[in-house]
Amino acid sequence: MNDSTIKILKEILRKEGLRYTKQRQAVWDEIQNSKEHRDAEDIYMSIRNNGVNVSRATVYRTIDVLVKNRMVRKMDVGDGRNRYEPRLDDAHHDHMICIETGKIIEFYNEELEDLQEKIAEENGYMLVRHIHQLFVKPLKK
Amino acid sequence: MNDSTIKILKEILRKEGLRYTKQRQAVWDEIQNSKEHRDAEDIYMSIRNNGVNVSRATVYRTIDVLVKNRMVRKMDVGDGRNRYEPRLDDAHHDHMICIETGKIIEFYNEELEDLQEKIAEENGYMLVRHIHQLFVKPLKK
DNA sequence: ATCCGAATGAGACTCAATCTCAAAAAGGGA
DNA sequence: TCCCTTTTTGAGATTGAGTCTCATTCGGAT
Repeated sequence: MNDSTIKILKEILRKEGLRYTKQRQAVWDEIQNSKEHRDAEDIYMSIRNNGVNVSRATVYRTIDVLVKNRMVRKMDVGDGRNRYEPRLDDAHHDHMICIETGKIIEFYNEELEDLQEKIAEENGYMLVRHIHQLFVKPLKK
Repeated sequence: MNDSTIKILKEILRKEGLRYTKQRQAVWDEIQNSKEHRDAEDIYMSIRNNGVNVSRATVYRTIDVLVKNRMVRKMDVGDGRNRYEPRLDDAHHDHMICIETGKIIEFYNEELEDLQEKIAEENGYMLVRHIHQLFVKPLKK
């Protein structure tokens, strides 16, 4: 909803040869405004509740563009529904999911990142991306 | 198809209060005999081709029991179909997936395992399990 | 303001996985 | 071995996330 992110979106759409539409803006606003890990249906419903007419197809199509251009991160929590979160000047991080409460905790560990690259290289590969989720439960006090 | 794994399966079924059937044996045989990372449809078709009558429902139901009892590992490669591999006295490992060839490489790194436990604990949690996949591409020579 | 290709939306479709429930099979007891 | 009760099975229906279709609408360059 603020000027600078509107400019960023317009820039990306131009780069991709796509047009700027209110639906695309609405999808980006919706993801960007709440820093949660939300699923597509949730994003779709929120946009409609805000009074913007949009279809599921458009939500999914727009998310793909945003993911491709690194404005949104797509994450698989293992329950069949992908979650999305904004990644505007956001440092990389992985996720820890509490199996008792469902709470999602973000974490980042430099050593872990380096180790992954090292492992890929030792096998003759270059690391492109990774999926890393820790399923945890609270420590007994 | 060998005696010792038949005994193991029977033992697990008894523990779970389930009956021993040729379909359940066939699912376990099929997964256990090929050390590949296979999807449910593939396992289902192979069993039928071996002349054992089985349904998809039974394949999925049996896999659930095997996964729960740590005889089979379920892995999400990110393409919508889960893969399964036997884990009989199999040491834990993670996977590296080549985005150019689709090849799946197994790896294990002690340091990585320790680090994950440490990260969970630093956040007040205990590590239960994890998903870790590296998406890689071949290094240029 | 016009025009044309791109974007949208309603709903059909896909596909893995799950569910339903009548019929078949397991396995304990006599 | 033959019952008998309970579990398991299988064919096909169903679910649900995500994708596709295509007639209609819209963006934006001129």
